[in-house]
Amino acid sequence: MSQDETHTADGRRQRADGQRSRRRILETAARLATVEGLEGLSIGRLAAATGMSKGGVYAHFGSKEDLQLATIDKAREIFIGVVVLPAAAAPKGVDRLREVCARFLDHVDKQVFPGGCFFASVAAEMSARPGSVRDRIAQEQRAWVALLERYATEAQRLGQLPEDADPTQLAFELNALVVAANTAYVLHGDRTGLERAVRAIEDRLSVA
Amino acid sequence: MSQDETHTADGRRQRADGQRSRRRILETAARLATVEGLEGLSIGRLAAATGMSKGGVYAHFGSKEDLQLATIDKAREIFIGVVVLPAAAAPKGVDRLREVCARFLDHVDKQVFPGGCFFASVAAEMSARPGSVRDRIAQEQRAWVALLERYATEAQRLGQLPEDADPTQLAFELNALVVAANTAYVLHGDRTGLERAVRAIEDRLSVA
DNA sequence: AAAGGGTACGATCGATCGTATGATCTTGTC
DNA sequence: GACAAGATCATACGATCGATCGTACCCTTT
Repeated sequence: MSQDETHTADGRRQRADGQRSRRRILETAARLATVEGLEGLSIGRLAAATGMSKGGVYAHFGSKEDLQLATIDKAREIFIGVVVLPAAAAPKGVDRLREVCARFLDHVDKQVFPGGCFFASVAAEMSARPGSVRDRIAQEQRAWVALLERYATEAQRLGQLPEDADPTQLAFELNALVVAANTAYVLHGDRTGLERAVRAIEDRLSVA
Repeated sequence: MSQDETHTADGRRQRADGQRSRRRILETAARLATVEGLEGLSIGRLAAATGMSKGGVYAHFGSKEDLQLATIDKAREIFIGVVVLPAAAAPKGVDRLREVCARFLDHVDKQVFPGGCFFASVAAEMSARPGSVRDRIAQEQRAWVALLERYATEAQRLGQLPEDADPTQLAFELNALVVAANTAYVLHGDRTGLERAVRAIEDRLSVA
Protein backbone atom coordinates (compact mmCIF):
# COMPACT_ATOMS: atom_id res chain seq x y z
CA MET A 1 0.00 0.00 0.00
CA SER A 2 2.90 2.39 0.61
CA GLN A 3 3.65 4.52 -2.41
CA ASP A 4 6.16 7.34 -2.70
CA GLU A 5 5.79 10.39 -4.89
CA THR A 6 7.74 9.30 -7.92
CA HIS A 7 7.02 5.60 -8.32
CA THR A 8 3.90 3.67 -9.21
CA ALA A 9 2.81 0.53 -7.38
CA ASP A 10 4.63 -1.83 -9.76
CA GLY A 11 7.97 -0.01 -9.58
CA ARG A 12 7.78 2.14 -12.70
CA ARG A 13 9.08 5.67 -12.41
CA GLN A 14 6.56 8.43 -12.85
CA ARG A 15 7.13 11.70 -14.61
CA ALA A 16 5.88 14.95 -13.12
CA ASP A 17 3.59 15.71 -16.05
CA GLY A 18 2.11 12.24 -15.83
CA GLN A 19 1.29 12.68 -12.19
CA ARG A 20 -0.34 15.99 -12.93
CA SER A 21 -2.46 14.50 -15.69
CA ARG A 22 -3.49 11.58 -13.54
CA ARG A 23 -4.54 13.90 -10.75
CA ARG A 24 -6.54 16.03 -13.14
CA ILE A 25 -8.27 13.00 -14.63
CA LEU A 26 -9.19 11.63 -11.21
CA GLU A 27 -10.50 14.94 -9.93
CA THR A 28 -12.75 15.14 -12.96
CA ALA A 29 -13.72 11.50 -12.54
CA ALA A 30 -14.63 11.84 -8.86
CA ARG A 31 -17.02 14.69 -9.54
CA LEU A 32 -18.39 13.24 -12.77
CA ALA A 33 -19.08 9.90 -11.09
CA THR A 34 -21.63 11.48 -8.75
CA VAL A 35 -23.67 12.41 -11.81
CA GLU A 36 -23.02 9.63 -14.34
CA GLY A 37 -22.26 6.89 -11.83
CA LEU A 38 -19.09 4.84 -11.49
CA GLU A 39 -20.23 2.50 -14.24
CA GLY A 40 -21.40 5.33 -16.45
CA LEU A 41 -17.95 6.88 -16.17
CA SER A 42 -16.65 6.14 -19.65
CA ILE A 43 -13.07 6.53 -20.84
CA GLY A 44 -14.21 8.49 -23.87
CA ARG A 45 -16.26 10.95 -21.85
CA LEU A 46 -13.43 11.39 -19.39
CA ALA A 47 -11.05 12.03 -22.28
CA ALA A 48 -13.35 14.69 -23.72
CA ALA A 49 -13.80 16.33 -20.31
CA THR A 50 -10.04 16.60 -19.77
CA GLY A 51 -9.10 17.41 -23.36
CA MET A 52 -7.05 14.27 -23.77
CA SER A 53 -7.29 11.33 -26.13
CA LYS A 54 -8.91 8.07 -25.09
CA GLY A 55 -5.57 6.31 -25.23
CA GLY A 56 -3.93 9.00 -23.17
CA VAL A 57 -6.46 8.60 -20.39
CA TYR A 58 -6.46 4.83 -20.54
CA ALA A 59 -2.67 4.66 -20.26
CA HIS A 60 -2.92 5.76 -16.64
CA PHE A 61 -5.13 2.84 -15.65
CA GLY A 62 -4.76 -0.74 -16.76
CA SER A 63 -8.51 -1.30 -16.81
CA LYS A 64 -11.80 0.37 -16.09
CA GLU A 65 -11.92 -1.31 -12.70
CA ASP A 66 -8.56 0.27 -11.86
CA LEU A 67 -9.95 3.64 -12.87
CA GLN A 68 -12.98 3.12 -10.64
CA LEU A 69 -10.83 2.14 -7.66
CA ALA A 70 -8.51 5.10 -8.19
CA THR A 71 -11.54 7.38 -8.47
CA ILE A 72 -12.81 6.12 -5.11
CA ASP A 73 -9.41 6.87 -3.56
CA LYS A 74 -9.48 10.40 -4.95
CA ALA A 75 -13.03 10.96 -3.68
CA ARG A 76 -11.96 9.72 -0.25
CA GLU A 77 -9.08 12.19 -0.31
CA ILE A 78 -11.42 15.06 -1.18
CA PHE A 79 -13.96 13.98 1.44
CA ILE A 80 -11.36 13.77 4.17
CA GLY A 81 -9.95 17.15 3.23
CA VAL A 82 -13.32 18.89 3.17
CA VAL A 83 -15.27 17.10 5.91
CA VAL A 84 -13.12 15.03 8.26
CA LEU A 85 -9.95 17.06 8.78
CA PRO A 86 -11.62 20.43 9.43
CA ALA A 87 -13.97 18.80 11.93
CA ALA A 88 -11.09 17.11 13.69
CA ALA A 89 -9.95 20.56 14.78
CA ALA A 90 -13.09 21.06 16.87
CA PRO A 91 -12.93 20.42 20.65
CA LYS A 92 -13.26 16.80 21.69
CA GLY A 93 -16.66 15.42 22.53
CA VAL A 94 -20.10 16.36 21.39
CA ASP A 95 -18.79 19.52 19.71
CA ARG A 96 -16.63 17.49 17.37
CA LEU A 97 -19.47 15.09 16.63
CA ARG A 98 -21.78 17.98 15.84
CA GLU A 99 -19.09 19.61 13.72
CA VAL A 100 -18.37 16.60 11.53
CA CYS A 101 -22.09 16.25 10.78
CA ALA A 102 -22.30 19.96 10.00
CA ARG A 103 -19.29 19.70 7.69
CA PHE A 104 -20.91 16.81 5.89
CA LEU A 105 -24.13 18.76 5.33
CA ASP A 106 -22.05 21.75 4.31
CA HIS A 107 -20.12 19.84 1.68
CA VAL A 108 -23.47 18.74 0.23
CA ASP A 109 -24.80 22.29 0.30
CA LYS A 110 -21.64 23.68 -1.30
CA GLN A 111 -21.83 20.97 -3.96
CA VAL A 112 -18.27 19.82 -3.56
CA PHE A 113 -19.54 16.95 -5.69
CA PRO A 114 -22.21 17.99 -8.18
CA GLY A 115 -24.29 14.89 -7.43
CA GLY A 116 -24.06 15.18 -3.65
CA CYS A 117 -22.13 12.88 -1.36
CA PHE A 118 -19.86 10.70 -3.49
CA PHE A 119 -20.13 7.61 -1.35
CA ALA A 120 -23.91 7.77 -0.96
CA SER A 121 -24.14 8.01 -4.72
CA VAL A 122 -21.83 5.16 -5.66
CA ALA A 123 -22.89 2.95 -2.74
CA ALA A 124 -26.45 2.85 -4.07
CA GLU A 125 -25.13 2.13 -7.54
CA MET A 126 -22.67 -0.63 -6.72
CA SER A 127 -24.09 -2.19 -3.55
CA ALA A 128 -25.78 -5.00 -5.48
CA ARG A 129 -22.79 -5.66 -7.76
CA PRO A 130 -20.26 -7.92 -6.06
CA GLY A 131 -16.61 -7.18 -6.76
CA SER A 132 -13.61 -5.25 -5.55
CA VAL A 133 -15.25 -1.92 -6.30
CA ARG A 134 -18.24 -2.73 -4.10
CA ASP A 135 -15.93 -4.00 -1.37
CA ARG A 136 -13.89 -0.80 -1.37
CA ILE A 137 -17.02 1.35 -1.16
CA ALA A 138 -18.37 -0.76 1.70
CA GLN A 139 -15.06 -0.39 3.52
CA GLU A 140 -15.09 3.39 3.20
CA GLN A 141 -18.69 3.55 4.36
CA ARG A 142 -17.84 1.50 7.45
CA ALA A 143 -14.89 3.77 8.17
CA TRP A 144 -17.18 6.82 8.06
CA VAL A 145 -19.71 5.37 10.48
CA ALA A 146 -16.86 4.15 12.68
CA LEU A 147 -15.58 7.73 12.84
CA LEU A 148 -18.97 8.93 14.03
CA GLU A 149 -18.99 6.13 16.59
CA ARG A 150 -15.54 7.07 17.92
CA TYR A 151 -16.60 10.68 18.36
CA ALA A 152 -19.80 9.55 20.08
CA THR A 153 -17.86 7.34 22.46
CA GLU A 154 -15.56 10.25 23.23
CA ALA A 155 -18.53 12.49 23.97
CA GLN A 156 -19.96 9.83 26.26
CA ARG A 157 -16.67 9.46 28.10
CA LEU A 158 -16.71 13.22 28.69
CA GLY A 159 -20.14 12.95 30.23
CA GLN A 160 -21.82 14.87 27.43
CA LEU A 161 -24.04 11.94 26.53
CA PRO A 162 -26.05 9.66 28.85
CA GLU A 163 -24.15 6.68 30.26
CA ASP A 164 -26.72 4.27 28.88
CA ALA A 165 -26.46 5.69 25.34
CA ASP A 166 -25.25 3.34 22.60
CA PRO A 167 -22.56 5.04 20.48
CA THR A 168 -22.95 2.50 17.66
CA GLN A 169 -26.67 3.11 17.53
CA LEU A 170 -26.17 6.86 17.64
CA ALA A 171 -23.64 6.70 14.80
CA PHE A 172 -26.13 4.72 12.70
CA GLU A 173 -28.84 7.29 13.27
CA LEU A 174 -26.63 10.31 12.61
CA ASN A 175 -25.41 8.80 9.37
CA ALA A 176 -28.99 7.99 8.36
CA LEU A 177 -29.98 11.62 8.91
CA VAL A 178 -27.16 13.26 6.96
CA VAL A 179 -27.48 10.81 4.07
CA ALA A 180 -31.24 11.38 3.90
CA ALA A 181 -30.61 15.12 3.83
CA ASN A 182 -28.14 14.58 0.99
CA THR A 183 -30.67 12.56 -1.01
CA ALA A 184 -33.45 15.10 -0.47
CA TYR A 185 -31.19 17.98 -1.44
CA VAL A 186 -30.01 16.44 -4.69
CA LEU A 187 -33.36 14.93 -5.64
CA HIS A 188 -35.64 17.87 -4.85
CA GLY A 189 -33.19 20.74 -5.07
CA ASP A 190 -34.20 22.48 -1.87
CA ARG A 191 -32.51 22.89 1.50
CA THR A 192 -35.38 21.84 3.77
CA GLY A 193 -33.87 18.37 4.13
CA LEU A 194 -30.60 19.88 5.32
CA GLU A 195 -32.43 21.91 7.95
CA ARG A 196 -34.46 18.92 9.11
CA ALA A 197 -31.25 16.95 9.52
CA VAL A 198 -29.68 19.74 11.58
CA ARG A 199 -32.73 19.84 13.82
CA ALA A 200 -32.80 16.06 14.27
CA ILE A 201 -29.07 15.91 15.03
CA GLU A 202 -29.38 18.70 17.58
CA ASP A 203 -32.25 16.80 19.13
CA ARG A 204 -30.16 13.66 19.38
CA LEU A 205 -27.08 15.38 20.81
CA SER A 206 -28.59 17.81 23.30
CA VAL A 207 -29.71 15.22 25.82
CA ALA A 208 -26.94 15.89 28.32
CA MET B 1 -54.11 8.72 -16.93
CA SER B 2 -57.17 6.45 -16.93
CA GLN B 3 -56.56 3.30 -18.94
CA ASP B 4 -58.92 0.38 -19.44
CA GLU B 5 -57.85 -3.21 -19.81
CA THR B 6 -57.85 -3.55 -23.57
CA HIS B 7 -56.55 -0.23 -24.90
CA THR B 8 -53.21 1.52 -24.66
CA ALA B 9 -52.83 5.21 -23.85
CA ASP B 10 -52.87 6.32 -27.49
CA GLY B 11 -56.02 4.38 -28.42
CA ARG B 12 -54.46 1.25 -29.90
CA ARG B 13 -56.15 -2.00 -29.06
CA GLN B 14 -54.15 -4.44 -26.99
CA ARG B 15 -54.11 -8.20 -27.33
CA ALA B 16 -54.18 -10.45 -24.30
CA ASP B 17 -50.81 -12.05 -25.09
CA GLY B 18 -49.26 -8.62 -25.56
CA GLN B 19 -50.41 -7.48 -22.14
CA ARG B 20 -48.96 -10.62 -20.61
CA SER B 21 -45.60 -10.09 -22.31
CA ARG B 22 -45.50 -6.46 -21.29
CA ARG B 23 -46.22 -7.35 -17.68
CA ARG B 24 -43.53 -9.99 -17.71
CA ILE B 25 -40.99 -7.59 -19.19
CA LEU B 26 -41.76 -4.90 -16.64
CA GLU B 27 -41.63 -7.26 -13.69
CA THR B 28 -38.21 -8.38 -14.84
CA ALA B 29 -37.19 -4.77 -15.46
CA ALA B 30 -38.29 -3.53 -12.03
CA ARG B 31 -36.20 -6.14 -10.26
CA LEU B 32 -33.26 -5.92 -12.64
CA ALA B 33 -33.13 -2.14 -12.32
CA THR B 34 -32.29 -2.37 -8.62
CA VAL B 35 -29.10 -4.20 -9.60
CA GLU B 36 -28.11 -2.75 -12.96
CA GLY B 37 -29.69 0.65 -12.52
CA LEU B 38 -32.39 2.30 -14.64
CA GLU B 39 -29.77 3.48 -17.11
CA GLY B 40 -27.96 0.15 -17.10
CA LEU B 41 -31.24 -1.54 -17.98
CA SER B 42 -30.50 -2.36 -21.61
CA ILE B 43 -33.03 -3.61 -24.14
CA GLY B 44 -30.74 -6.47 -25.09
CA ARG B 45 -30.25 -7.66 -21.54
CA LEU B 46 -33.97 -7.43 -20.88
CA ALA B 47 -34.62 -9.43 -24.04
CA ALA B 48 -32.20 -12.13 -22.94
CA ALA B 49 -33.73 -12.24 -19.44
CA THR B 50 -37.24 -12.70 -20.80
CA GLY B 51 -36.29 -14.97 -23.70
CA MET B 52 -37.52 -12.52 -26.29
CA SER B 53 -35.82 -10.74 -29.17
CA LYS B 54 -34.60 -7.17 -28.87
CA GLY B 55 -37.18 -5.99 -31.37
CA GLY B 56 -39.96 -7.79 -29.54
CA VAL B 57 -39.15 -6.08 -26.29
CA TYR B 58 -38.67 -2.70 -27.88
CA ALA B 59 -42.07 -2.90 -29.62
CA HIS B 60 -43.78 -2.43 -26.27
CA PHE B 61 -42.07 0.88 -25.59
CA GLY B 62 -41.44 3.68 -28.04
CA SER B 63 -38.17 4.63 -26.43
CA LYS B 64 -35.86 3.75 -23.59
CA GLU B 65 -37.27 6.63 -21.58
CA ASP B 66 -40.75 5.14 -21.95
CA LEU B 67 -39.42 1.83 -20.71
CA GLN B 68 -37.87 3.52 -17.69
CA LEU B 69 -41.10 5.34 -16.84
CA ALA B 70 -43.16 2.17 -17.24
CA THR B 71 -40.66 0.33 -15.03
CA ILE B 72 -41.10 2.95 -12.32
CA ASP B 73 -44.88 2.50 -12.51
CA LYS B 74 -44.51 -1.24 -12.15
CA ALA B 75 -42.16 -0.86 -9.19
CA ARG B 76 -44.63 1.51 -7.57
CA GLU B 77 -47.36 -1.09 -8.05
CA ILE B 78 -45.23 -3.78 -6.43
CA PHE B 79 -44.20 -1.49 -3.58
CA ILE B 80 -47.79 -0.51 -2.83
CA GLY B 81 -48.91 -4.12 -2.91
CA VAL B 82 -46.17 -5.35 -0.60
CA VAL B 83 -45.66 -2.42 1.77
CA VAL B 84 -48.44 0.16 1.69
CA LEU B 85 -51.67 -1.84 1.33
CA PRO B 86 -50.92 -4.48 3.99
CA ALA B 87 -49.95 -1.74 6.44
CA ALA B 88 -53.14 0.19 5.72
CA ALA B 89 -55.02 -2.66 7.37
CA ALA B 90 -53.41 -1.93 10.72
CA PRO B 91 -55.34 0.12 13.31
CA LYS B 92 -55.19 3.88 12.83
CA GLY B 93 -52.53 5.87 14.61
CA VAL B 94 -49.10 4.94 15.82
CA ASP B 95 -49.74 1.26 15.13
CA ARG B 96 -50.22 1.91 11.44
CA LEU B 97 -47.15 4.13 11.34
CA ARG B 98 -45.09 1.45 13.02
CA GLU B 99 -46.53 -1.18 10.69
CA VAL B 100 -45.73 0.63 7.45
CA CYS B 101 -42.11 1.05 8.57
CA ALA B 102 -41.95 -2.60 9.56
CA ARG B 103 -43.38 -3.62 6.19
CA PHE B 104 -40.75 -1.53 4.44
CA LEU B 105 -37.94 -3.15 6.39
CA ASP B 106 -39.54 -6.52 5.76
CA HIS B 107 -39.67 -6.04 2.00
CA VAL B 108 -35.97 -5.23 2.11
CA ASP B 109 -35.25 -8.28 4.23
CA LYS B 110 -37.32 -10.54 2.00
CA GLN B 111 -35.54 -9.13 -1.05
CA VAL B 112 -38.68 -8.30 -2.97
CA PHE B 113 -36.21 -6.39 -5.12
CA PRO B 114 -32.76 -8.01 -5.32
CA GLY B 115 -31.02 -4.65 -4.94
CA GLY B 116 -33.11 -3.46 -2.00
CA CYS B 117 -35.68 -0.68 -2.11
CA PHE B 118 -36.34 0.22 -5.75
CA PHE B 119 -36.83 3.92 -5.18
CA ALA B 120 -33.80 4.34 -2.95
CA SER B 121 -31.74 2.67 -5.64
CA VAL B 122 -32.95 4.63 -8.65
CA ALA B 123 -33.24 7.91 -6.75
CA ALA B 124 -29.52 7.89 -6.05
CA GLU B 125 -28.83 7.02 -9.67
CA MET B 126 -31.06 9.59 -11.36
CA SER B 127 -31.22 12.42 -8.83
CA ALA B 128 -28.50 14.40 -10.59
CA ARG B 129 -29.89 13.75 -14.09
CA PRO B 130 -32.66 16.22 -14.93
CA GLY B 131 -35.54 14.87 -16.99
CA SER B 132 -38.94 13.26 -16.77
CA VAL B 133 -37.53 10.09 -15.20
CA ARG B 134 -35.94 12.02 -12.37
CA ASP B 135 -39.15 14.02 -11.89
CA ARG B 136 -41.26 10.87 -11.62
CA ILE B 137 -38.91 9.36 -9.07
CA ALA B 138 -38.93 12.56 -7.02
CA GLN B 139 -42.72 12.58 -7.11
CA GLU B 140 -42.96 8.99 -5.84
CA GLN B 141 -40.45 9.72 -3.10
CA ARG B 142 -42.48 12.70 -1.95
CA ALA B 143 -45.63 10.59 -1.95
CA TRP B 144 -43.94 8.01 0.29
CA VAL B 145 -42.80 10.57 2.85
CA ALA B 146 -46.22 12.25 2.66
CA LEU B 147 -47.80 8.90 3.54
CA LEU B 148 -45.61 8.65 6.62
CA GLU B 149 -46.55 12.21 7.51
CA ARG B 150 -50.28 11.50 7.19
CA TYR B 151 -50.00 8.52 9.49
CA ALA B 152 -47.96 10.58 11.95
CA THR B 153 -50.57 13.33 11.95
CA GLU B 154 -53.25 10.72 12.57
CA ALA B 155 -51.32 9.31 15.50
CA GLN B 156 -50.92 12.78 16.92
CA ARG B 157 -54.64 13.50 16.57
CA LEU B 158 -55.30 10.33 18.53
CA GLY B 159 -53.09 11.55 21.33
CA GLN B 160 -50.47 8.88 20.75
CA LEU B 161 -47.79 11.44 19.99
CA PRO B 162 -46.96 14.66 21.88
CA GLU B 163 -48.97 17.69 20.84
CA ASP B 164 -45.81 19.65 20.10
CA ALA B 165 -44.43 16.93 17.80
CA ASP B 166 -43.84 17.85 14.16
CA PRO B 167 -45.28 15.16 11.85
CA THR B 168 -43.27 16.40 8.86
CA GLN B 169 -40.06 16.21 10.84
CA LEU B 170 -40.98 12.77 12.17
CA ALA B 171 -41.71 11.53 8.64
CA PHE B 172 -38.31 12.76 7.48
CA GLU B 173 -36.55 10.95 10.30
CA LEU B 174 -38.46 7.70 9.88
CA ASN B 175 -37.73 7.66 6.17
CA ALA B 176 -34.07 8.39 6.87
CA LEU B 177 -33.89 5.41 9.22
CA VAL B 178 -35.52 2.82 6.96
CA VAL B 179 -33.54 3.95 3.92
CA ALA B 180 -30.28 3.79 5.87
CA ALA B 181 -31.21 0.27 6.98
CA ASN B 182 -31.85 -0.64 3.36
CA THR B 183 -28.47 0.70 2.26
CA ALA B 184 -26.62 -1.09 5.06
CA TYR B 185 -28.40 -4.35 4.34
CA VAL B 186 -27.63 -4.37 0.63
CA LEU B 187 -24.11 -2.99 0.95
CA HIS B 188 -22.87 -5.10 3.85
CA GLY B 189 -25.19 -8.07 3.62
CA ASP B 190 -26.08 -8.28 7.29
CA ARG B 191 -29.25 -7.52 9.22
CA THR B 192 -27.79 -5.34 11.97
CA GLY B 193 -28.88 -2.21 10.12
CA LEU B 194 -32.47 -3.47 10.02
CA GLU B 195 -32.41 -4.09 13.76
CA ARG B 196 -30.92 -0.68 14.47
CA ALA B 197 -33.67 0.93 12.43
CA VAL B 198 -36.35 -0.97 14.34
CA ARG B 199 -34.86 0.17 17.62
CA ALA B 200 -34.61 3.79 16.50
CA ILE B 201 -38.17 3.81 15.18
CA GLU B 202 -39.48 2.31 18.42
CA ASP B 203 -37.57 4.99 20.26
CA ARG B 204 -39.16 7.71 18.18
CA LEU B 205 -42.72 6.37 18.45
CA SER B 206 -42.90 5.31 22.09
CA VAL B 207 -42.90 8.81 23.54
CA ALA B 208 -46.60 8.88 24.32
C1' DA C 1 -63.74 -17.50 -42.87
C1' DA C 2 -61.81 -13.44 -44.13
C1' DA C 3 -59.90 -9.16 -42.84
C1' DG C 4 -57.24 -6.17 -39.93
C1' DG C 5 -53.90 -5.18 -36.77
C1' DG C 6 -51.29 -6.18 -32.57
C1' DT C 7 -47.08 -9.06 -31.70
C1' DA C 8 -42.67 -10.85 -32.40
C1' DC C 9 -38.64 -11.81 -35.07
C1' DG C 10 -34.21 -11.07 -37.43
C1' DA C 11 -31.29 -7.95 -39.70
C1' DT C 12 -29.20 -3.77 -39.64
C1' DC C 13 -27.94 1.06 -38.69
C1' DG C 14 -24.59 4.55 -36.56
C1' DA C 15 -22.65 5.48 -32.19
C1' DT C 16 -20.10 4.34 -28.26
C1' DC C 17 -18.23 1.12 -25.16
C1' DG C 18 -13.54 -1.03 -23.09
C1' DT C 19 -9.31 -2.51 -24.76
C1' DA C 20 -5.07 -3.06 -27.60
C1' DT C 21 -1.20 -1.63 -30.56
C1' DG C 22 2.46 1.05 -32.48
C1' DA C 23 4.25 5.58 -33.52
C1' DT C 24 5.55 10.06 -31.81
C1' DC C 25 6.56 13.49 -28.51
C1' DT C 26 8.44 14.81 -23.94
C1' DT C 27 10.91 14.38 -19.80
C1' DG C 28 14.53 13.02 -16.66
C1' DT C 29 19.21 11.02 -16.14
C1' DC C 30 23.96 10.14 -17.17
C1' DG D 1 23.39 16.33 -25.65
C1' DA D 2 22.31 11.46 -26.20
C1' DC D 3 19.56 7.85 -24.65
C1' DA D 4 16.00 5.27 -22.07
C1' DA D 5 11.48 5.42 -20.64
C1' DG D 6 7.25 7.56 -19.56
C1' DA D 7 3.30 10.15 -21.68
C1' DT D 8 0.30 10.90 -25.29
C1' DC D 9 -1.52 10.23 -29.69
C1' DA D 10 -4.13 8.19 -33.70
C1' DT D 11 -6.13 4.22 -35.08
C1' DA D 12 -8.48 0.04 -34.80
C1' DC D 13 -10.85 -4.09 -32.92
C1' DG D 14 -15.06 -6.70 -31.37
C1' DA D 15 -19.01 -6.06 -28.54
C1' DT D 16 -23.01 -3.77 -27.28
C1' DC D 17 -25.84 0.20 -27.10
C1' DG D 18 -30.67 2.43 -28.60
C1' DA D 19 -33.32 2.53 -32.53
C1' DT D 20 -35.57 1.29 -37.14
C1' DC D 21 -36.93 -1.39 -40.47
C1' DG D 22 -39.61 -5.33 -43.36
C1' DT D 23 -41.85 -9.44 -42.66
C1' DA D 24 -43.99 -13.10 -40.94
C1' DC D 25 -47.41 -15.01 -37.34
C1' DC D 26 -51.53 -15.21 -34.52
C1' DC D 27 -55.31 -13.15 -32.03
C1' DT D 28 -59.58 -10.62 -32.35
C1' DT D 29 -63.35 -8.85 -34.50
C1' DT D 30 -66.70 -8.67 -38.04
